[in-house]
Amino acid sequence: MPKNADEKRLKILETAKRRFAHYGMAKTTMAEIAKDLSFSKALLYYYFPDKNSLYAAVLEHVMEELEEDITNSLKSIVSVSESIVIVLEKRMEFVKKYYYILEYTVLMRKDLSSELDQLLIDSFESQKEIIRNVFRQGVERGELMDVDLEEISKIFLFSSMGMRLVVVKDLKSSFIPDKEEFDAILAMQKKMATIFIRGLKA
Amino acid sequence: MPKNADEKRLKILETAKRRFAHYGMAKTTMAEIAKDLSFSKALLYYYFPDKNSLYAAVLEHVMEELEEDITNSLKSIVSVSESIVIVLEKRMEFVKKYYYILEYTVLMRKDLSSELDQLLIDSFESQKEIIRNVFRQGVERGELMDVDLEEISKIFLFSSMGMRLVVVKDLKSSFIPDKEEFDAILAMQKKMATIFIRGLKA
DNA sequence: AATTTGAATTTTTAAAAGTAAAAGTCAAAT
DNA sequence: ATTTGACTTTTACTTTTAAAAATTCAAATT
Repeated sequence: MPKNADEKRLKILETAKRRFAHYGMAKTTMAEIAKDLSFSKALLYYYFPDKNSLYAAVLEHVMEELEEDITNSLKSIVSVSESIVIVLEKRMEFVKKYYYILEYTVLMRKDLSSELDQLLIDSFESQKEIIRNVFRQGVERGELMDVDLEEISKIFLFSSMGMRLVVVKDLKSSFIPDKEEFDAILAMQKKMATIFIRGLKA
Repeated sequence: MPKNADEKRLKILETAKRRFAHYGMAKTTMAEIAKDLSFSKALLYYYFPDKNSLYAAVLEHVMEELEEDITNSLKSIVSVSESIVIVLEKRMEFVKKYYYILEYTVLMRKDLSSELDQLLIDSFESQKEIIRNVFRQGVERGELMDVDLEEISKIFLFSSMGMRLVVVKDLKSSFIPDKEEFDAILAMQKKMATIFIRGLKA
């Protein structure tokens, strides 16, 4: 019964996600995940080759969820400004919800397996792709001037992600930043986006 | 003879600067600095209370040099774009030259003494002040629209500094990034500045 | 009195060794 | 094909120890 097997795999994924999101990779043990599910530890290894792969699967899952969510929300939107605001807000919403999985992983990038590192790179590319599409539509609609879309979306992404890093860099405690900080960054990102987009107007 | 004493203090400062810029704070010992100067180690402590203060003095010295250099170069410039380009180029020039002292210190901020941390904050404020002046003149000249200067200069600074961090974050080796990387960042910063400033045009 | 130093002391850092916890494996059971 | 308990291997955390570096200071020099 492959269906049952797939279900079990998903259960493990979800339980692991909850643990990882709350405690981070380092502070979550395979034994704990197994206990949450009343599975044996060895069973986790039947479905996932190792802890790193499980974490990678969770990360991938979350990133897909984010991308889907954004893509969905953008369907009904037409202007570039509105679209970008959606992207920024959704991204921040996910960063808040899955802080340890998303942002903390980025910050810890230096000591990540190449598998995870590649996932982060893919995620970055996917975000850039979304931004590029928004800008492309803006250009096609005549709302924005004709620009190098690849370059512009990269610059925009670097700027907005970077703002976050300037603030978060004093990662003294590895604790989750508070709501005020998230909100302050989001406000800055939006303001920056407004000016940036105005600077691209046809 | 206070003049002689001040000279000696300066000599120490300069020698320490060379060592710190090349090897960083951790890999520079007081004994090495003393040996470079053919002074006794104890003499360093006659002029500076401890290693941290010496490092702080060096950092302050470099930051003053940068500010002075920028302020000087801006005297003859009139347009906002040109001014911002000067600021970005000068900043990058100094970052390259004093990598360990400037950027590496920022990256290591988490484990810095409060004295050094305060210096970094001051430096950030000073940079913001310079940017704000550029924008203010642009507004006064009617080149830019009327904006909240404090907010806008902060956002600009966060964006441009942030771009740097997005790239540098994979600080795997604590080695100095190569010229190509510095140049790529500078190019992005300039492009971003161009769009940003266009977005602020009256 | 202000400078300067050699030698002594204290503090940090780094390597080694041991230990406990967690990751990962596997033969046997369902 | 799944699942597990028991077992082995790795990794992460102390503790210990030695060396290196920071810092102090009494005495010497200018």
